[in-house]
Amino acid sequence: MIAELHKHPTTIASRLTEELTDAIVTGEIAAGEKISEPNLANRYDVSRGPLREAIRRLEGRGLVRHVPHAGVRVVTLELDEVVELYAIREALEGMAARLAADHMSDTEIEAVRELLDEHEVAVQKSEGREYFQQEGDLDFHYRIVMASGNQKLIALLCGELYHLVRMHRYRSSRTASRPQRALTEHRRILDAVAERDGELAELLMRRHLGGARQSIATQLEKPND
Amino acid sequence: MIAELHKHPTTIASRLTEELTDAIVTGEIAAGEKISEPNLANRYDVSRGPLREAIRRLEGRGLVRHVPHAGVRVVTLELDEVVELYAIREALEGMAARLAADHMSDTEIEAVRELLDEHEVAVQKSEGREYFQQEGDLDFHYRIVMASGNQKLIALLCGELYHLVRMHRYRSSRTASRPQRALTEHRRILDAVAERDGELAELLMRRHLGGARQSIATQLEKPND
DNA sequence: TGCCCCAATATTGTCGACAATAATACGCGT
DNA sequence: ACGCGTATTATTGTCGACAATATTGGGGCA
Repeated sequence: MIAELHKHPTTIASRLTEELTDAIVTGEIAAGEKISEPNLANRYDVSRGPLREAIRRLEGRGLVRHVPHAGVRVVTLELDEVVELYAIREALEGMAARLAADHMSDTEIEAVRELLDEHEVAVQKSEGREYFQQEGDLDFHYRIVMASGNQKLIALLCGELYHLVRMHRYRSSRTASRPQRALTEHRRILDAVAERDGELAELLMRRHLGGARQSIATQLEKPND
Repeated sequence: MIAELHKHPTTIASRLTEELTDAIVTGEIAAGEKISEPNLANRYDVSRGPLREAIRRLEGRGLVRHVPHAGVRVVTLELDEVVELYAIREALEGMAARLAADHMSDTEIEAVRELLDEHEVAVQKSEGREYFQQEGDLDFHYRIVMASGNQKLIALLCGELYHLVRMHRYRSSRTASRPQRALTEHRRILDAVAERDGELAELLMRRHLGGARQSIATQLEKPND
């Protein structure tokens, strides 16, 4: 009764895609690790056929790298790559924030405002230690992107890049992330959206992500051991 | 002796991925068409195994849409989706132009300048009818993106989104595309890059793509028959 | 002793057949 | 004659076995 409460009779390959995605994102399958098909096959108790198809999809999500006749390796996601990723987020989510200011409904804005309130109590509960990064629907950035109305943009940010972002979050959960400040910035962005000021929303979002990017870039300088 | 001059012994699935990508982009496999596995299997004279893997990759490139137990269909790429796509290009390639201004070497700049000269003669040869859209390395936008230095950005624009852009080009080869003007704008952008003025390069690139987007959006209003 | 070549092994790539699900067509009842 | 349920058919999903390629270990030669 763990899974399969969904009505649609899903396929093994689809299920595997999600399971493997999660396993990689959470580090259950270590970064840089070589994926052995026979190994994973009986680890997840499936045949190699569906497994290979799932891997091809992971390839499309940028979570693994494939070289013919040599196998696939989980991506490393070095810090400089994360910096690149955040630079892209800056451009794309900035755009999303601008669009959201036009498309987001009042009720949705209110819903996100309540979401941020919940985040507030979570932060205070953990005594400002970390902005407990919720995922998917519970993530502020996720909601903003979803409200942009641009389907291609949504697919890009929520489909592919998001997994890499999650992957980085899991690894550096304690470092950086000044939670109280991030929360404040989220509120400012939402305010701009509520005022239908797309330009400001974009500016604030870019600054928000730009700060995070620089914070990561700083870590990149100094060795962390 | 047609192919396989490359040293790396490529796999059937990889070859199929490229062949199918091209077939879809050029319209050889019509948009919206349902893909039958047995059909394609003996059409390309391969087994269903590699074919399915190739399809999964096409799925990742956003060229086909898959629903479990119902098969895959080639994407339709309606005009409003193209508009969305160009909005994304605006953000991403604008960023690429800005980065290229910092990273592009002088020799590479000169090479692109010569490329634009070749484009010029091609345009004049066709009497300004169309900017004969070259692909890959011969495409101006491609070169700018490649010079950005951001690997993730390159993968995104040259790997996935580019195929959709090509797909749209093939379908509307005659419409829009004021070639002389586009060429001039390309030159201006390159000039800004040569002067290491990233801000201006970004601005010009965004304006360049924004114009194209609005041109497409205009077509979207009026029925084209 | 060190290097290179070759054989043994393991892994990836490919294939054909079987099972499960969805679409289709036929026949029955009203 | 029309609608619905059922049987048929075709397509997708899955599996296990075989072939091809890369890796690893050992042995021979300089």
